[in-house]
Amino acid sequence: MNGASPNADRMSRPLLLRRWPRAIAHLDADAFFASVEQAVHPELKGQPLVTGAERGIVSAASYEAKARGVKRGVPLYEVRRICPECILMPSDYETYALYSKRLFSIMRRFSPLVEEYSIDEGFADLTGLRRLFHASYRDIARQMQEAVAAELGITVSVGVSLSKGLAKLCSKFRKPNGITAVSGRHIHLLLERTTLPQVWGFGPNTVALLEKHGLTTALDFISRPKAFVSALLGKVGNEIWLELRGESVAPVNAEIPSRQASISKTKTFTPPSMDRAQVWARALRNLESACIKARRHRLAAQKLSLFLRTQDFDGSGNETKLPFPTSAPNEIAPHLKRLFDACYRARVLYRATGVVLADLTDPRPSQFSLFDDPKRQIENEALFAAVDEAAARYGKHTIFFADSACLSAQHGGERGGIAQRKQQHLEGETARQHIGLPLLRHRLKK
DNA sequence: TCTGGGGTCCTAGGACCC
DNA sequence: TCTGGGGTCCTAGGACCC
Repeated sequence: MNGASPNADRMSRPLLLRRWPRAIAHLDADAFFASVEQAVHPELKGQPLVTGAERGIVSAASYEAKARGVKRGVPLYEVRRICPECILMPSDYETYALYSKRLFSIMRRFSPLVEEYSIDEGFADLTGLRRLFHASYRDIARQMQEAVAAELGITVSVGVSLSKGLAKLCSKFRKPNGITAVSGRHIHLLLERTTLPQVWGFGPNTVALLEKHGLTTALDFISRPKAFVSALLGKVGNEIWLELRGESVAPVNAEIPSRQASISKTKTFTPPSMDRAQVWARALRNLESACIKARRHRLAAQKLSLFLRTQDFDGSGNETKLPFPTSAPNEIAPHLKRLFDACYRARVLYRATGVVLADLTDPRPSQFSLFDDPKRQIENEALFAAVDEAAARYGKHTIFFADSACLSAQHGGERGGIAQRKQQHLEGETARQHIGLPLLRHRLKK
């Protein structure tokens, strides 16, 4: 076909570009983390419950807790005040991930084209499946919902419509345990009740811009001419405009992303600090956490960035290429220090630091280059295998850089429990010593 | 209104090469 | 040496999402 007569090209084009109306389902688990906890611990069913206890804020609230006014992001002391009987649970990501996998495998029984959009929501392209299932799209969605409830013991809300953008609006329309199917004829009924911030892809900035032009609903938006939208919002806005009009331009992407693109660790500290050593210690601690995660996923970073966030949410950042892929904090620390020195300002109050490892690849380079130091790299691998082992036994950050030692005392104070005290004890022991191979071996033998 | 932490993608501009 | 066009790659920053 390539290079064939222009005539053939003209004939094939309309066929290739024709878009059949699609039927896309969006499945959204209801209060996922909290629901999984209730499925795993049936005695908690019907009780107000939140997860995220280890972070001090609510990451998911069960519907019983929501009914009592508990929302996502609320600090735990608030929860205790609003709803004293509420059960506070730490997050158990391994179990959530397991349920997530099972959720998607149920979806794939209905359609091979399933996109794992996030841990608790996904899209399935149902186009053309009505005959196979002898059922309407709504009934297929219902069957999916029932299979999930029967096999996982959690409820999901499903939206079905002509595009991903519409399906996502539909699934939010009735929650929990809802089904909402909207055909082309009824799109306007959905969109006239949809405010701009509810549209997938419209954040605060876009909403503010559109409101300046007198728009208030999604229906207002799709009623404007394409040229208006293109000029104002560019490509992204254009796609949203098409999707909301029922033309599917964002296909269901069934590919599993090959690997994560970046790993970041951010920590806000209260009170904010002007102290150079303190802020540096925080950044270094972020680096150690990021490296731990990288090693857990068997990834090595080729790019490093650091950002410091000031009191008024201003951020200054900087990034650099690493000379070779690595997940060893002692290799990366000098580069981090350089970035830090470049963006740290004296007499400025900082409230957070963040470290990002990016351009992730396989940890072992296929070949050492002329300038690499293979002996050091291999030693480092052994060293951090030992560090990770110690962490598995005694807790995260059991062994760490001397520079970040000043953090452990305050940190331990916020928590309690035997494990933490044990960790504090160990931290106290090692705090003033730089990590080194012999010391570690010795410690691990004990 | 923004809590707080972990991510991705798009765009504009500059450097560099042919 | 100047002029101009075109392509690619990298970087910084913005915006959004869960």
